[in-house]
Amino acid sequence: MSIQERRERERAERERLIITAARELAEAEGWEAVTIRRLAERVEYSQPVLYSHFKGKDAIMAAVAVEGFADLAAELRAARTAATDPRQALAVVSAAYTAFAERRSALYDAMFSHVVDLPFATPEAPPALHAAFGELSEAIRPQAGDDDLGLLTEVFWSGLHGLVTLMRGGRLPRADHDRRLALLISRFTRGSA
Amino acid sequence: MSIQERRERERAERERLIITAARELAEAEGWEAVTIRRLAERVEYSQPVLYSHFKGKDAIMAAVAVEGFADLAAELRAARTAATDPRQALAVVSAAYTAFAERRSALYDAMFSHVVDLPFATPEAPPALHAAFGELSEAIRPQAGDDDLGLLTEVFWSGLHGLVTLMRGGRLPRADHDRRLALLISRFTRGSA
DNA sequence: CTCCGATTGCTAGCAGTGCTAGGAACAAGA
DNA sequence: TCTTGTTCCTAGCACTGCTAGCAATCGGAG
Repeated sequence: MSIQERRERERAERERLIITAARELAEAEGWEAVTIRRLAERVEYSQPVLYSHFKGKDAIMAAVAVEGFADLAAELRAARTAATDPRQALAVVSAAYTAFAERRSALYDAMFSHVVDLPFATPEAPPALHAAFGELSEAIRPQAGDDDLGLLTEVFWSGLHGLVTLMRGGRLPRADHDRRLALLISRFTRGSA
Repeated sequence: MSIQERRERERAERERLIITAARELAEAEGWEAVTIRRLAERVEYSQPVLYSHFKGKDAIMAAVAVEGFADLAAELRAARTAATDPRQALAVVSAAYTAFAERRSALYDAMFSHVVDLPFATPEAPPALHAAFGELSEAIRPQAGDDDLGLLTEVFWSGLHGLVTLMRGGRLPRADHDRRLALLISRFTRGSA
């Protein structure tokens, strides 16, 4: 029993090593620089070993993404619980979201732009994803009024996502980001609170 | 003179042929299926010929994108001018935008997700891009109130872009799209008009 | 302590990618 | 007719994701 347990533990460790290496490499040089060969070299194993852990490169990105959801949820939660009134809570949570997307852009891409074979708007989605979504929901709940909260969260989330992706893609000038964010929030807080 | 003119004309024709082939192939099988080899085979020239027209694959995608902006601007304009009142105009323009992104998803990706070396929020941006942005601006102008129109357009555009990209990436359930769109519009029309 | 069998991880390779160097063939002007 | 310049192709480089098949290692049985 103990031997097999040790092997499984080592295997799990190595899996984490791969995921961490992928994330670090992606954050340093972007996802196009993350190749199986470079990852294998980095964790000091041959390429086929990586394929015994993950079905392919997409699966590695998905694993990195799942880690990212936990990070995002934590940062959103910290922002929300530090706020005093609901209006400010929405502002700081939104700021935390866009800051996360900017600061950890490769991670954000893995979560929201690249991988597709990850369940999202279903109960099978990773718990961390539900947690992050829940933080957004709580932040915007006071502004819901008669609107469906889940739907409103999705729409506001879309707004944040659109802002950061268009800005990061060079479609929107970076300078006006704060003004745009404030404008988005003002349109979602009118006539409530 | 005439010989050189003929050559330039033929060259321009061939360039259009390449762009069209790239767009058709992308719309049929997605951009990852568009390779220089397949394009070369399709236009019945060798690969280096394509490189004499475009610096690389990204440049081909950029050319396809520029074509796409013209199409999008035309569809938005048709929707806006067909509307009767401002409130409905914003609704039909928004619907036209998301329908375009859905129906011509590969083209939309080239325009808003992939290429970066294309100027956007500057005067050097392609005229068709300004035209499309202007249509959105006109549609939302009646809802601007005291807000800066350009900034508001960018924010509303971000909302639309977020909705379609998250939905197309499987992050939002397709079924509720119309309700989400209506909700977005309602948040941008309160207290005006 | 020895030997067998299964697991592990390697080398080598396939088919494909974007892109380019070099030369052949053709067309235009002297 | 010969030279010059352009056009375009063949062949190849360095790389990608991924896999087949073999060598070595290690755990358990006798």
